[in-house]
Amino acid sequence: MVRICRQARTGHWNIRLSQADEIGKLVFGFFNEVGIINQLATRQLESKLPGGLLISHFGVINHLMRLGDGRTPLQIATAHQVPKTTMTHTLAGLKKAGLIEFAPNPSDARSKCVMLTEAGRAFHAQAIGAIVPEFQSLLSDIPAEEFAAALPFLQRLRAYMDTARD
Amino acid sequence: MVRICRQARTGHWNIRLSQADEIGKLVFGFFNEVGIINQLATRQLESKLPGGLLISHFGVINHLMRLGDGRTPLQIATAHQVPKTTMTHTLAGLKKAGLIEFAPNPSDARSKCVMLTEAGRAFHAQAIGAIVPEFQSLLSDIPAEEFAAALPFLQRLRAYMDTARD
DNA sequence: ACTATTTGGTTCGATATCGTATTAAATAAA
DNA sequence: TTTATTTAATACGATATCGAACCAAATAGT
Repeated sequence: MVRICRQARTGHWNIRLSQADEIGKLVFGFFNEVGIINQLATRQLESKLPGGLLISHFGVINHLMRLGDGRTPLQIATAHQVPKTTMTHTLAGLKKAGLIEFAPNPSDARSKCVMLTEAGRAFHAQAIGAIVPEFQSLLSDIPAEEFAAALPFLQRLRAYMDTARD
Repeated sequence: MVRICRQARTGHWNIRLSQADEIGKLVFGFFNEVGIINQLATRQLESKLPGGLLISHFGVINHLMRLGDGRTPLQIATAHQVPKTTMTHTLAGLKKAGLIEFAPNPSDARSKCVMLTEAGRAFHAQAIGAIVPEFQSLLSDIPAEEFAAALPFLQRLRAYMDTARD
């Protein structure tokens, strides 16, 4: 697909413009699809979340359920690739909703540990319960194998982009 | 991967819970990667955009460049899967930045046609010029073929999710 | 023709996101 | 030890997103 060709007159090696254009369209189209799928999935999920909470909230709760609570705000922020100031705000919302509590961080007085409350765990169960039927309906039309096949590339791409940002 | 099994006692066909759980994790992981890739790509692109404009702005300009201007706000909003009220706001920003103009819609007095200005086209060229090097660096680590291989599934998934939302 | 409903767009208010600047604790340097 | 730098978190302000309510034009129903 990537064709390098040599300009006869100058002797320089270049990507032919039309080819580069094609590739640009390809990568661009890829990220475009990713963006729209994300948009659609976000809306779909958010419409099922109890109590008018948003993906940002669910994301944090889900993170704490999967990896265990007691993490610091900064850890959660970097895991979700959002600025820490955004996480401060999201956590404030979760606290107000009674889904998390803060505990002092024994190893650093500046920091905190984010703890799930019982209501937080219940919220997670409820949200998962609401989402599972959506997944089942999705999987009845698009087989799980295809998701499994697509996943490794996304993981690799994510890992690359993650390290490449400076 | 999807294993349907029959309960000997009742005779009912069911997805075994552990399997369903695995599948949930799979689909969930998929959308999670999509979300983070989108996040990273957005940040990356946004940091390169001239004039402090955002993806939402670039998205509209790019849309008009690709498909031709003269589209209505609502058409653009649905194409981008955002509420029309969001598009009103985005278009106001673009107008204030001098990148678009509004023309009356000859076939509907309530509506408008969104037209690109010269500055709008220049902005697009400049943005593309800033993005292309990013793509090239990306493609030097992840070959274009892999993007090409991943794209069809994403397109199919998007199309499905698009029609399935009600 | 006349009313009812739908549709394109904006306004408004509530909340989210994020960059900049700030505070306080931790760590490094002297 | 004292000072300088880094680091965790927050405060604040500017802008984005989005739902509800609204208006006016278009279309449907009668």
